[in-house]
Amino acid sequence: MTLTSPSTARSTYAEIAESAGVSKATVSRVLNGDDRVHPDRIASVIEAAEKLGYRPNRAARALSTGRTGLVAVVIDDEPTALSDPFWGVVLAGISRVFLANDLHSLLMVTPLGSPEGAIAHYLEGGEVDGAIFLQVHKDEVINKVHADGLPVVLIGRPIDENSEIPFVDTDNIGGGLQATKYLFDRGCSKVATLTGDLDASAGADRLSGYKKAHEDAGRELDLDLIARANWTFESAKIMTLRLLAKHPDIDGIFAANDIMAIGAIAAIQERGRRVPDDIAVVGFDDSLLSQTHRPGITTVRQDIIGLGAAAAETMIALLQSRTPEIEVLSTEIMIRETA
Amino acid sequence: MTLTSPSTARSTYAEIAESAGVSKATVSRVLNGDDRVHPDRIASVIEAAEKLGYRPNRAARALSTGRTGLVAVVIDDEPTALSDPFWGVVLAGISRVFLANDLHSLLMVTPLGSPEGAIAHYLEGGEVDGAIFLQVHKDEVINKVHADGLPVVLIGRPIDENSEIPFVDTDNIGGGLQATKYLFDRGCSKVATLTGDLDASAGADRLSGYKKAHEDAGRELDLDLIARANWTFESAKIMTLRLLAKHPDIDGIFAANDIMAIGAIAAIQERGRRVPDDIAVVGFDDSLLSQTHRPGITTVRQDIIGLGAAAAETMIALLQSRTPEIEVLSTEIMIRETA
DNA sequence: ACAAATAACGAAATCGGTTTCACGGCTAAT
DNA sequence: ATTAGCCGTGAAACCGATTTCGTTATTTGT
Repeated sequence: MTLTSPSTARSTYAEIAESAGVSKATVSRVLNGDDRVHPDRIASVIEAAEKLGYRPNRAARALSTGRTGLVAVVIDDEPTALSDPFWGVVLAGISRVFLANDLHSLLMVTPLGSPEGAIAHYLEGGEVDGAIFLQVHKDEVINKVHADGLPVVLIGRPIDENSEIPFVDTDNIGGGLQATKYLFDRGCSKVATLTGDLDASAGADRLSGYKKAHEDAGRELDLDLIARANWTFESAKIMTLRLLAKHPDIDGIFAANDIMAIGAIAAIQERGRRVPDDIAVVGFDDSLLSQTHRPGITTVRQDIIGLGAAAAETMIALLQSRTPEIEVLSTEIMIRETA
Repeated sequence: MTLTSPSTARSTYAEIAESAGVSKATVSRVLNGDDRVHPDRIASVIEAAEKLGYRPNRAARALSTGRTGLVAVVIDDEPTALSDPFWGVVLAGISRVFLANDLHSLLMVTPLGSPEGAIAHYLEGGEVDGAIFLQVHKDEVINKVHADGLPVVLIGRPIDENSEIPFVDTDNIGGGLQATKYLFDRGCSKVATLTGDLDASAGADRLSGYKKAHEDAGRELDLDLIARANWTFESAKIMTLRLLAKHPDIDGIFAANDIMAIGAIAAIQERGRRVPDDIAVVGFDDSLLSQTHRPGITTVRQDIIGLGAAAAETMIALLQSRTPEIEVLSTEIMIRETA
């Protein structure tokens, strides 16, 4: 199997050294910002480098330093995960920050189920300097990688409370609080919630926010108003129908994502009730759905680009041996028509 | 700035060579499948390599061969592009194929507007073996990279008809044909269409399919039924209201994507007409929206994972100096409730 | 004014593979 | 029985940047 390679001419340290009349060592010092070089030489080296249009050879540097400048971005390869527009935006956030820091993101879409397949490639392979994990349920893989000393950052709070792995996350508790409080402020007296998967921290946290809003407002929490759904339209619709049957006086619903909000609305309308007049509905995500749906869905917006950027920043901190701060990004409520 | 690196111990050719009692050169030959080595030695080298848990060092190989094993996947960094779930799935398709071929995708989300910024990084940098472009409008950048000899693959047919750059695409013409023909077969006598941006090949092609369906059916094409929208909910809704005002007898609409189908439905319902009883609507994309929307949207499904995979295969062909076949993937109609 | 410390810089080794080249041992051709 | 040719193999050069180590030149300290 013969492979072609691009034909672009590249210049090297050797050429710069010759052109500037110094040694390769000095070129390296100048180009890496080592200040123990005479100013005159610094100038001539930089001039020579620019004249020759020098571009560093990543492979050579990687071989020499042991660092590749690459960070793996790992997404669990399951059909549902990939079609979520969320990840694309996260990737953009990561990519922007990395590009500005001379790092690159190696995208790995891989089934995390099998510990061997995925891990072998980057950890034992040592092909990357670190790894950012998206869409996490399989802790084993991540813990193994982390234990092996590879810098790891998670997007989304890990379920395991005493995990030491740094992460970035949206303030889902704050978001749930915001949504529920908004419904209270709007005059709702009986607010139910449709939860997501409670094994995912996002699901659990949004519910915590809902609970906290009751606490803050001094309202009693009725566990019967907490309907466990699983992020999907169907589950939300079914649970809402059930809620309405048992509690006809519900006048507000906080759904833990926009799709479920739409499911809830479908159920409400099916029962001949009006949104928001009879029952107000708040979603979560500020997705395209929430914007295009009629009526427009009032929802909690999270800064997804910022989430990716924060993950990248955290990774950079790790690579520089700084202890990163755990970043939790705040949310914003987008008021549309359903509440 | 001090950087840490993973601590994992790695074995090298030198160690394998010593363990197997041969030279590094022979190790290289065996591990690269050069058959001019005595079978006995092949066996002992392989055994030694396995015993030592050998993993190749990508940087060293890249330095030596000039090939990095990395392919850039470039997405134009504009807010709308990123939130389209389409790209995430394409990326998955690419990633799967690459992973199986010992290649990696370097994700670059970057504004293609400025020719300098993005290009400098991979072409002049020579950091990648090739580039796959998504979401293309800026041909200049791509042409420059291509002209410089870097293998390039496009996802989506380039607007420039006589471009020589290999691409993969969904059969948008076929899809438009399929959708329109389905409406005809269903008994619609007056079918309008909402186009996307006609400067994008997907928009133009889906319209061509609509036209071709008329031709095939021997029906006269009424240009007045072609409403130029721009992929968005709002534009579709406005254009549909206009269509309905001028042509109250329209009984079918082919929207070039699902969001516009939803916009059309909103307009139709606002005018007190029913879907699909009065007017049938077909969308395009089989997006999550089309599945969760009520009524469920009949739509044209494209094989997005397959599109990514095809792009990856095409890139691999280029890297091996084979002339790739232009791949155009067929579509499938998903029948739901709106038609 | 002289030993000791410091600054500036180059030669050479190094990272881990790949590849060229030369050499000894055989086989085939003359 | 020579000569030419092919095999299998290892020594060494090479890819391009980094880094150690040592040398010379210049300060600093007393």
